[in-house]
Amino acid sequence: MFAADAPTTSSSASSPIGRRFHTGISMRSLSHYTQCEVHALCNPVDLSAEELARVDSLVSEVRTVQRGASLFRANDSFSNLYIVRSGSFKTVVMHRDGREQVTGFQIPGEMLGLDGIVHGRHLCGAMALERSTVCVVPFEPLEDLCRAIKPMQRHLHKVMSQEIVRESNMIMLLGTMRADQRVAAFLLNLAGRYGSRGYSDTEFVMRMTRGEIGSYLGITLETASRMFSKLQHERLVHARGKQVRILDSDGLARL
Amino acid sequence: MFAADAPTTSSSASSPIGRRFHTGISMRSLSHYTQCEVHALCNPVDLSAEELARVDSLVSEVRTVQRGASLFRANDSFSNLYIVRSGSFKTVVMHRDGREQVTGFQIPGEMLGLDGIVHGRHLCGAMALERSTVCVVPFEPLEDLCRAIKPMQRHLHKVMSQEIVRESNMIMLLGTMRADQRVAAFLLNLAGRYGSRGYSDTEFVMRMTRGEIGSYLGITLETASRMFSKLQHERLVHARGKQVRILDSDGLARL
DNA sequence: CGAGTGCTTGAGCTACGTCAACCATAGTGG
DNA sequence: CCACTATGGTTGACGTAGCTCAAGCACTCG
Repeated sequence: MFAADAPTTSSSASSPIGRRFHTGISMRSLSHYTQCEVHALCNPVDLSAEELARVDSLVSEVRTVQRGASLFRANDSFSNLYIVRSGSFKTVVMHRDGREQVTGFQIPGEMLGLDGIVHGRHLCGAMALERSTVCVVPFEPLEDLCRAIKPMQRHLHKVMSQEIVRESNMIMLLGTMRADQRVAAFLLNLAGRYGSRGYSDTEFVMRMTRGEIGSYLGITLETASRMFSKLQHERLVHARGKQVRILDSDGLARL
Repeated sequence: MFAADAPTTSSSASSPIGRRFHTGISMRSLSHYTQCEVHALCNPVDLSAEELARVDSLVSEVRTVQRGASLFRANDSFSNLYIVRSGSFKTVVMHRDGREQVTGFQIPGEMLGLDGIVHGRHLCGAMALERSTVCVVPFEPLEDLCRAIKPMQRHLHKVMSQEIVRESNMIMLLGTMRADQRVAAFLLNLAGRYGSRGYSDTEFVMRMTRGEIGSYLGITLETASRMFSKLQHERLVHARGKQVRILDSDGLARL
């Protein structure tokens, strides 16, 4: 079950980004207080102190977004990228008939807004699933920086390419997988992303509703719910509401 | 019907890239012979003659790929981007169980290989649907150029963002649309891309098989075939095998 | 001309959607 | 503290869009 298996940024750092416990349960202890900016944009690249400072100074603002509030909406003019510092988001696109589809969920360390670069307008909207904070990265200055610092340029390209890969995986999932496989892939993907960010990769809280999960996975909320029940009966996961524990990740992958 | 509505590159140039007639039928006359390289990479940006020359010199090679042959395969190491000069390609990803899914079709002027940037390996394979030629653009030199020439950098970012948008549209299609809507969207998308490249946007030859179309759209080849028949009965298109004429594009969009 | 490949169409099956009832939890106001 | 409502989740019964399997046709190509 490889679909949607890629975190949105290529920050494969082993040290965590956030300072908040996510589930409150079975967290690795976080030994260092770390500036978010440093990790999200720069961790993957090796920079001099002076270069690091320039990257740091790029982050113009840390913004707080209340639960249910939009960070940006479809058709808003584009000028910033955002990096989730705490909390979580969903991105949604609207069909002309009013139906909307969730196109992604973002957790700390992941990037938002890349879709806006082409036309200078955001094509999806981003809404906070809980009270969240983001680092605001103005795009033009970021481009300037990328012309000056080669590893930074490479990093930005990787982040964008990663997003392309994430979406291909999603296309694969939507094009070929059964409902139970989709839910299993979704859980493994979330687990992997939490894991690589220092949270537990076997137990976490899903901030999104069944409806949002279903929309994301191209199934109805009822089917999503049934699949959670099915996976539970098969002893692959333990799920009560939004709290999930993965019991047999190999089993999930084998579906 | 907005899904998959975006050409892969942001070349919104009104002048055509290729010099070959595509369908042989109802083509606009192509008044200028134009170097492919000039258009595909640079048309959208305003460059000095000297800058243009540097971009031109980037294209190290024009490669010919026979029908059914691979331009690159999944897991090949990544070093070049490619721009289709003539002919057409499909990109495919392989599921671990051996099933493959088509993730895109590329026609002249469109770019291939962006997925390879993240991990330095291609994640999808690219196969020619007919005898085709591509411009080979080595990525590292391209990055160098993008650090030197700001509009070029912006252009590369747009091309990548465009690909992200294209895939989001695909996700929307796969997540929310019925089979007939998918086929309609596919046809309108192809038509638009041919149109913006100077070919006819109402009549063209689909180089891919029903099986490939089905795979791309997340349906079986039988369903794809049935939907072509259905759209034909409804007088929205005229399709005989791979030759298609769009009779009522509004009707297709309204489905 | 025969073989291979792709396309179409039919018949039956099934995974998933739809509709609906019911339960759990959390926030709100008296 | 307890209704009271709103929101989200679960489960069942039933309908259907699209899948599977299968047969036959239409090309292209050696």
